[in-house]
Parts: sequence; C-alpha cells; structure tokens
Amino acid sequence: MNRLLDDLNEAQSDAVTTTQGPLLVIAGAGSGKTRVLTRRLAYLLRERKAAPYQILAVTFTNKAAGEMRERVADLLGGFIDQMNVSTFHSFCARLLRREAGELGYDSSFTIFDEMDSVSLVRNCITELGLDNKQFAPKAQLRKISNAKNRMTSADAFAATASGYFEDATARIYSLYQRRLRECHGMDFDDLLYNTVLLLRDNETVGGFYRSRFKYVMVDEYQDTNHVQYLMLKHIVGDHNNVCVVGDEDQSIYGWRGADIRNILDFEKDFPGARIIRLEQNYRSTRTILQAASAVIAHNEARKGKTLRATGEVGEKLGLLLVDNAETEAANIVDFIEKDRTVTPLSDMAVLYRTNAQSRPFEEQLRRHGLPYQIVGGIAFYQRKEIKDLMAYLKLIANPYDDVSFGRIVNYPKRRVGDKTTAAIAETARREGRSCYQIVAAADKYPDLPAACKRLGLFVELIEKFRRKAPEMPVHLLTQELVDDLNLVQELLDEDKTVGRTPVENIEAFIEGAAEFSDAQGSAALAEYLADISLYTDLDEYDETEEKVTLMTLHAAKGLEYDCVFIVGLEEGLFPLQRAMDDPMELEEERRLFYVGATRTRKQLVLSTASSRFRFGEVTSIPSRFVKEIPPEFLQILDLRQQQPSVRAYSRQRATVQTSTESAPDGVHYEWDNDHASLRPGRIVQHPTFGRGKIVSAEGYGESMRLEIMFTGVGVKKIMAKYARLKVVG
DNA sequence: ATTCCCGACGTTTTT
DNA sequence: CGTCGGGAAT
Repeated sequence: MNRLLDDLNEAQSDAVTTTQGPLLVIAGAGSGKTRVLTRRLAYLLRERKAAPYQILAVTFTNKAAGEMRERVADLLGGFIDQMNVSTFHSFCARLLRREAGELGYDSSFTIFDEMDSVSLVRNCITELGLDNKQFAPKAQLRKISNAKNRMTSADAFAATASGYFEDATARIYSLYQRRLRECHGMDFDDLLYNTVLLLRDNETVGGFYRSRFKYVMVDEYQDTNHVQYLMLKHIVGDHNNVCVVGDEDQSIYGWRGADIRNILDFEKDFPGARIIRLEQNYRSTRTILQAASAVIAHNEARKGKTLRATGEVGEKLGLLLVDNAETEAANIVDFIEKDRTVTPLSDMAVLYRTNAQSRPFEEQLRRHGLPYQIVGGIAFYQRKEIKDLMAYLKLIANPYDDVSFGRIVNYPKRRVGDKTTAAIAETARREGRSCYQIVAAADKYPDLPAACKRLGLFVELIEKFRRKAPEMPVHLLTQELVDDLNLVQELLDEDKTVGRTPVENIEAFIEGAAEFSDAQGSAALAEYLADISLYTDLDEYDETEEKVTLMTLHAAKGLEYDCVFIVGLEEGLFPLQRAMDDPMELEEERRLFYVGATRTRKQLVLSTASSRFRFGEVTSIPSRFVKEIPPEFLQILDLRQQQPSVRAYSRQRATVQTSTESAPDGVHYEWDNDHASLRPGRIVQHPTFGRGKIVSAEGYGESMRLEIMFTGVGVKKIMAKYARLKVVG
C-alpha cells in the first residue's frame, strides 16, 4: 500500500507513521535509524502533512544533513529544496543572519572559530592584567562555554561568582563578550545562545518560527546540551510535533555539555510522549553484538536495552598484543594488506582515541603503498594559510572584525609591529571604532605611530574588495585577492623546502568557493564565510573512496564498515587517564568503545601495546574494556617480542596459561600464529625446523600457506595454521 | 621590527 | 614529542 513502509519492521514503520505529538525513538546501534528518519520525512511530505519549508530536521553534522536531504529527494523525486535539514549551528547561523537586527548585530557578523575565540580570550586575560599561565585561555574559554550552554550570561555569571578565581573568570567572560560584540562576532556557543534569546524573548521572531515549523525532528538527541534543548522547546509550537531519535548508550559528548538527561527525561519534558524502541540490529554479527553488549553492560547509568541480532554468528574478535605503537601500526597494516583481497579498503577503518595516534599508521600505510584518508585531525580550514586568507575575507565582509585585522595587518609583512598595532587598538577603543576604521581614517588621528602610514596600500586593497564583494562571485573575489596579495609567491618564499602544499590548499580553497558560487548563484561573501566557519573535516569525508579510513572514535559515530580496528586499548589512553577516576567519565569512555565496536559489520580487531610513548616513556597495561569482553569471543594474537624466556616456556606448554604480568584478569594470552605479519621476507622461528625466512605466502588467515627457507633444512611448504611460528625479524 | 631560540606546557574527543 | 608563546638578540 505504501512503498515507504515496505521493507521496515513493525517498530520502524510505527516510528515513521507516528507523526503527531512528541515521539522519542530509542534507536540502538545498527537498528536502521537513518532509514527511519528519511522515510519519516518522506512520509510527512508524501502524506501532505506539511510543505517542505514547514519541516525542520536537525542532525549532528553537515554531512549527515546533506545525505538525509539526498535520500529524501531520492525517495520522493525532488521537491525538497525548501526543507530545513541542517545542524543546530548552521540553522542558528542562518536564523541569526536573518534576524541579526533584533539583537543589534548586522547580518554580516563574523563567526569565531575555536582558535579565534581562544586568542581573543588570551587578549582579554592580558588586558585585565591577569597572568595567562594562571588563567589558561583554553580553560577559561571552556568555563565561558559551559556558562553559555547553561544560558548563563556574563552578568548572571558575575552575580553568582565567589572567590578570586571565579571572580576573575567572570571578568574575563564579561570582557570577552564585550570584545566579541565590538567585533560584530559570535562564537559557536553564541549562535545557540542568541537563537534561544530570540526565540524565547522576542515575540515576533519566536512566534514566526513556531508557526512556521509544523514538524521538528532531531537526530542524535543523546548528544544535545541544555541550550539545544531550550532551543527545541522554544521552536516547537503548540502542535508539539517533535520527534527525537537517540541512544543513551551512544552518548559521547558529555565533555561538550551534552546532557544525557535530555533523552532520559524526554517524557517529562514533552508530556504525552510516545516511545518507540528500535532494538533489532541489522548491521553486525552476533559475536560482535554480544561482545559489545557485554562491555556496555558494565555501565550503571543506563536504562538497559537488548539489541537483537539478526546476522550470523561471525568470526571472533581479534586481539592483537604488540610491543609499541610502531609494531601496532605495522601489524595492523599487514593485516589490512592481506585482507584487502576480500574486503575493499573503503570498508576498513582504523579507530583511535586521540588524533595523535594516527601518525604511525600513516607512515606504515604509505610505506606499503596503501591509499588512506584521515578524517579530522588538522581541519582544512584551520591551516595557517587558509586562516590568513579567510581573515582577509572576513575583514572585507566585516570591517569591525579586529581579530581578523590583527591576524593580517602585518601579513604579508608590512613592517608593522606589536607597538603599532597596540596603539591602533588603543585608539580604536578610545574612539569606539574598530581597528580597521581607525587605520582607514589614519589622517584623522595624528598621534598614531608613523608606521601606520605603511598601511595605506592595505586599506586601499580592503576598500577595493569591499566595493567588489557585493557583485562578485566568491571564488573570483578570492582569486583576485590572492593575486593582489601575491600570496602564492609569499608562501613559496616562506617555505623554501617544501612550499607546495600551502599553495595547493589555497587552490583547493578557491575551488571550494567556486562550487559554492555555482550552487548559490549570487555573491554572498558573508554567507559563504558563515558556511565554511561551520564546516568540519568530517563533512567532506567520502566513504566510498577506495581508501582505508583513519579517524577518532568520535568521528566514527554513525558510520559503518566491514572491518574495524580499534587501536591503543590501554589504561590511560582508552580509557584516558583523566576519565579513570571519575565514574561518569569512565562510563562515557565505555560508551565510546561501544560506539566503535558497533561500527563493524563483520570483523573487529582490537590492539594493545605494552609500551607507548606519551610525553616520556610509559608502559601501559591493557584496557579494562578488553577485560570486559568474555574471553570466548576473543582470538588473541600475541606478537610481543619481550621476555623471550617466558614466551618460549608458555609456547612449549601450549596451554592456556594465566596471563602474563601485564594482562588484566580474565584475559588469557595464549600463543597463536602471527598471521598478520607473516609475509615474504620475514624471519620466523619454527619449533622443529628452527629459524627460516619466508619465501612466499598465499591465502590468508586460517588457510594461509607459506614457503619457508629454513637454514640447513631447505625450503618447506607449511600451513600457517598448524605451524607454531614466531616472527623474529 | 624581525628572527631565532628556548622553555614550558599539554593532549582527548568537535560544532 | 610537538607546538606555541614569550623573550632576547640583531
């Protein structure tokens, strides 16, 4: 009767067709959440419940939003251009640009990214005569951010602050906010905060949006924070047609203010709410699910739900024991190289806790000539050359942006130093104008340092582009700017050794701008800047490319692969040290493990290094999460070279011995063949033939056959499965 | 004003 | 180990 519901199970189709009133969909990992969301949107439109523009769907990333939009368009054959599918932040940015006047901003306000915010906070701390060692800018910003997430204004914060430190933070917060406003800037938190202000306190604006959106949907509800909750509250009109989807076991953004109570208290917040649970898992093997469930069961703070498996039993989880980060990477890359004969590289992902862990994997992959892509890390828009270029664009769009001004006033070098810029800032403050305005009218301020005269060309340049901006497509504008500044030559001069990538980045940036111009048609510099300010590396990730993916566990949320490696499973790293003594944080780490483990459809390999360099040498012990996996689900590959005597002994016995010194209780580190690193050229030790060199290898895993040249014995053909081989070199 | 060096510091995770 | 900010030297 309705093709939208055809291939859905009962709960899924229930979630799709329950359109009226509040609805909470608890969607376990791999339970077809995205499918339900897209079908639900399509259903609303198909049933003529609402016009596209009356629907608001909020996702976690721009990429997720784009995909959702695409899939709904596929289902319906177009007609959804006006449907609002975006992230909280980009929705707010758009709303604020439209309503900026209501808050005393103009619509070309600048969005400050974290780096900008930190440096502004640093300036504020210095300006207040405080020590920025005692008051770490980052930590202060964190506090300010937390306050904004609770809808606490600078004044309100100051009113309740007590003691020297809180008092100082209050002053920093207050000054920071004043400077932001002077720059016509908003940080990420302001986007949400100000939107709530408008929706809640401004009858016209609030009323408009409440009556406009007939249906509101939020994905990843477990990761929303208090401001986002308030925003939802104030945008959902009396119809109360709000549908949120989430899974408390996948809440991994607590550190950013995400409040798990939002999902736990949904029924209280939205009386009359229906709850639908999707507990059928269509993604992973039975073994993977059982292992992941066993781990997450150690969390106290959960409602507890059981995922029902639909797949096969599947293979055991691999547990790789290695000596250090380098051998970890080497062995996993070996594994990848062998496995690629059955699994495309695009279906493999290496997940780690911290970005810093990516390096050895990059090196190994490069050495093996395997294509890879890193998601996250140093985001494109955070690279210095891109930030510099963007600062120009930002200043062109918004002459009040003193932070951008400060960034580029002496780049390229104009022989204008700290003293001069300080004097400009001083004058600006006194006159109640922006730095750029002062410099642009330098002749009116005779007591400015003489060096300001050198900024004539700079002002001319900015003025020229300010005139051009309104009628010129962004990419052409940017290209001309790059040419005028002679940026390419500048970059080549700076970096005499390599000097290629920054230039390529600039080119890529212009290319991206061209795409934007194509899509938008009109010139809209401010809009473009807002867009890319909210862009992340994750958003341009293409999971269909024939490449191994490297990323943090956080970035992996919502993705799936045939084969997943979770590396660095060591106490202090995963879970992180600082989470270890706080039960709440520890549970979040465990959820993070759960998220990672449930990304895979078929194969999961974990790895633990017995020593790892982390500011100074630290030897580490296996993560408790490994210990929480029932041993019968694990296949252990011990590739460690240390303590050969203990090793040889336990191998002779070939029994399940008690764990070695560093093993957590319950994990038995028995010997197994090192299938992963068995490849031509390797030196191996065989119990009867002694030492030999691998000549060739065919097949993989259980069926791997090797030809080995043994010293004094000659070439032997051997099934890797039966030979108790140990890699020695 | 620019450049270079040293020392401290810090590391999650991201919109 | 690596980056970044601060300080001294030129």
